[in-house]
Amino acid sequence: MATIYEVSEAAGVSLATVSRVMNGNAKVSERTRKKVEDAMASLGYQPNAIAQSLASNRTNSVGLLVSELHGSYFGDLMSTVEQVLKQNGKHVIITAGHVNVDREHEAIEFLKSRRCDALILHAEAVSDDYLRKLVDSKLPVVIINRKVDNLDDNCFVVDNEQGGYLATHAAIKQGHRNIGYISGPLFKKDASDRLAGHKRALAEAGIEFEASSLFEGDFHESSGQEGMQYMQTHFSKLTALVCANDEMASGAMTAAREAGFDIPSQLSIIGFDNVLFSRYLYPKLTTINNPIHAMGEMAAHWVLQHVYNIKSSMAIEHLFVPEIINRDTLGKL
Amino acid sequence: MATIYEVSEAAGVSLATVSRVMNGNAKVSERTRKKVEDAMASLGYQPNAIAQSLASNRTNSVGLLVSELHGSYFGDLMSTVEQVLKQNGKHVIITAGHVNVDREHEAIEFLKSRRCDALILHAEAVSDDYLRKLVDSKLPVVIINRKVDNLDDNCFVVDNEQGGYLATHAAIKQGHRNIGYISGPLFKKDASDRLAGHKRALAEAGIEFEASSLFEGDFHESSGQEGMQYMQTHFSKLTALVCANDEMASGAMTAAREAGFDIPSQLSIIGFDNVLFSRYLYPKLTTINNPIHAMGEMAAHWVLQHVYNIKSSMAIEHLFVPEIINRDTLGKL
DNA sequence: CTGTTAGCGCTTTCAT
DNA sequence: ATGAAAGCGCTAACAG
Repeated sequence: MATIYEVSEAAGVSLATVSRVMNGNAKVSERTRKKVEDAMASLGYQPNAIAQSLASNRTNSVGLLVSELHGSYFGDLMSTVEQVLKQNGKHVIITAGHVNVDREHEAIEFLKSRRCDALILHAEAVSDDYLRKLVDSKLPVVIINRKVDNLDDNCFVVDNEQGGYLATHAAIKQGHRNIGYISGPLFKKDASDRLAGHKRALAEAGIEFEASSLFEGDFHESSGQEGMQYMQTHFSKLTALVCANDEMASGAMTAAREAGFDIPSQLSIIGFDNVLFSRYLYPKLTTINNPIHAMGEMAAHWVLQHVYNIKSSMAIEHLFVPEIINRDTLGKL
Repeated sequence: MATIYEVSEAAGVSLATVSRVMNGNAKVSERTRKKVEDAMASLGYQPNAIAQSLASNRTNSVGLLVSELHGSYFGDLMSTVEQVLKQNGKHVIITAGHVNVDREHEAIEFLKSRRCDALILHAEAVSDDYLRKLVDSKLPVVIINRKVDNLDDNCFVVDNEQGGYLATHAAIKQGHRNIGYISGPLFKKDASDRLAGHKRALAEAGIEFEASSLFEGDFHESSGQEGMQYMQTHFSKLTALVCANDEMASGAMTAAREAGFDIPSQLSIIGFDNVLFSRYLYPKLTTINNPIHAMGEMAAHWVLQHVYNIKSSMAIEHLFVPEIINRDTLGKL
């Protein structure tokens, strides 16, 4: 691997000059630039990013923490962030936290040790205090899908309460009054917010919330199936089932079908997130759009503006509003 | 950010000693080790991975190139690779090539510039020659899902021809003889191999391959729909349709349903890959297992063994055999 | 416009 | 077992 030194020798200039043409900032005469470029080409020179980072204290890479490396939701997030950052010559270092305090902690330490210029975090397990300390440390941090007090400028969230409201409201508008609800793990803020929205829609329509109408799932497909089974024995009067995410909705659909329900004529189902596969389901799932794509884009632009001084026309918004995606699983009662 | 120098001062030892306790290789007396560790703890010292890499010429990170950052297939691959590598203290730098020569090229250059200790590539666009040169450059490289001549030791592939054979063979065993086929882009090796397997199964059963039974898709959902529409006008006698991946199978199912076919009583459909969502489809998709998980695991172990000298009990295999996953979309004729 | 010269934070001989 | 010192490849003042 050729070094900058060999290039400078081959071109008959100093190290500094080679560095200058690489970085294109300072003025270099056309002739010397040409000489250097030729030398680089003939040596197959490729800058050592590690050395550049150490010397410049800049890595041109931003760390991205997601909960999992698979799944539509995170796939969408990773994809979006990488795309806008790469367009601007920045690179993304992705790591997974697996919704586990220690592993999230470790992942963040890893990203810090790689001296990322900024961090984009979808952190579910670490504490608010930890995040506040992180931000205080002067490392630019943006937090996705989680609102942390006193960190409003760094947080990008979807209005989960409103999303939960929209889902149940849509069912009510179709005449449903006995509505089951499969929530996510309620210690998670997004899960409890969505449930709160569900309750608000119920209250607004004068429908009493019955404890037996709620099944607490874990956001995975299987708990959607379990939830549906639960409903049949504990809340069998339901005519509509709203699920706190699409995976659980899919599981519920399977279980419902196995139990002989036709969807939506005998049972309506509504999901949340609008992940890619929700439109492949049969019937196509009616769901709430979770603008993860928009949030990822926004997070990336925030970093571009705040860290790299790359201005874009995009105005920074922190709260994203969900909307209902009407497809085929919600029917009139 | 504290440096090793500050730690050495606080502990009253030399830089070298601090380095030794960090790396735990050379002998350090219990007392000095303790002093150093205390100093580290009280300073909140965190090694600078960039500097370590520059000095040691080792980054402890392996580069992973995938085609896309979203989708079940790549999600599975990224997840698996990251998991086994992280278990061994190595980190993964993920980047996307988008099935485009220039972008794959650029992505690989990026990984090289970050001085990854090894590369795991799911490269679809770059040439065989390019890959051979890469391997010749002494950078440890493993290639997933692509067989390159003279690089057998570095390639991990599934037997696509056999997979294609299995799918069609299964349909034939159920009595089907008019079998449509939606292929992937035929310039891709995996797509043409799968088609070859299809033809072999046909030939073995004495069924002539009709050109009109083939629709060349692009592996995306929409081309599955288009393929199904094509079949209705050009190969309407089909009773079974085999698709070269699950996304296209899903699209075909949607189109078939819209055209009024019941699956599988009126039309059987078989997919390929067995991605996660294939079991969420209704009816659940009969498909061919693509052992991407096993391949990712194997690739990671190869790196562990060859690059980091971490031996594992896992024997290195290069060819993976697919198998049929019987679910609900293939019916008897 | 170009060259000289310190480092960046750490590893790694080579001594002791 | 520990320390001194020479880099790793590059950037960034500072001169000129």
